[in-house]
Amino acid sequence: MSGLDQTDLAILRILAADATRSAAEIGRSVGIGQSAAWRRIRKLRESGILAGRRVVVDNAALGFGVTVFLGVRLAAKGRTSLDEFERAVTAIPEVQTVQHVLGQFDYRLRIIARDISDFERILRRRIMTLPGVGQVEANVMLSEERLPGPLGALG
Amino acid sequence: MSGLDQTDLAILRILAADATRSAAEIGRSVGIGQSAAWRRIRKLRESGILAGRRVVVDNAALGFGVTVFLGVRLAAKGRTSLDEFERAVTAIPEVQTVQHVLGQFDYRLRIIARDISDFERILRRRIMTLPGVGQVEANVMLSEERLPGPLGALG
DNA sequence: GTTGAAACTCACGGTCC
DNA sequence: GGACCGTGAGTTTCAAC
Repeated sequence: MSGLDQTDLAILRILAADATRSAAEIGRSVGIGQSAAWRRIRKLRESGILAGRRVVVDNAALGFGVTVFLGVRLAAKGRTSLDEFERAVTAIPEVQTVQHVLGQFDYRLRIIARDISDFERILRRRIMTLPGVGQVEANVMLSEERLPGPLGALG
Repeated sequence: MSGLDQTDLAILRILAADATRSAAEIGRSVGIGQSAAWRRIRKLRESGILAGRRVVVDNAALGFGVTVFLGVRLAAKGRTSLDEFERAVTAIPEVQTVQHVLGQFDYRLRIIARDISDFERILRRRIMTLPGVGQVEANVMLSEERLPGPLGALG
């Protein structure tokens, strides 16, 4: 029970699609005034539902054209080995995301490389030398599509 | 060969962490004026490196506390079966990201659910009934950490 | 809950060094 | 490249309904 009405959901959908829209414009789209729209946006921010704004950086435009997803299974699991692995993996600059997961693997990593041979270097020198690394599985990304997600499932 | 200097990289790092910072504020942080900082930001936008602004929506605050990563292998692969699968999977509201990948799986999905039993419903009713689905592997996310990525690897 | 209007800040452009 | 200075637009707050 988040206490959100249809207007709040409509505002969230608009902002999720394009964060540059102004409060006045959003208000017009959902049928309320600029001030009312702004207050709702502030409330969404204060409630933690809107958890910040980020720019989208095009890694390919920066010369990093290869994205690889890596499933990592640790050889030995323990409290210390998880901490140790996380500390070491977050220090690798090519690692963009670290996800601690449950299932066949213990961690999922999103890795950015300039090209495939650059990725091989990262895998051999950086990843395979991490403390406690066991089985590793790689998937090279061809394309990615983001969808509205839960905002589409609500209302 | 992007023609970026240290100041551009510093601006990118600041914006990647928090897109609400103003040009004047950023300029102060990197040692240039408001107008110069703004001109650099516009250039980064025009060159495609800054590819948009997004709000971060906290799914847990919306009542969707479970995130699952799903590797999907298609039973039969062909141009039509890829198109057909993508069309069907993007229509599922709980699917937040669709990644076409190369490797053990053909697709990686990021799925948002209210809880584990909600995820089971999505898996049985929505995912397993998709056209051409073969092997499926799930990983439940415990925690996620985003890192600077390539911005940390440059300069 | 709403509107309307202040005051302030910012984005954006022009101009000159 | 850089700083400096306008202008119009957007944000944020406040008073009133």
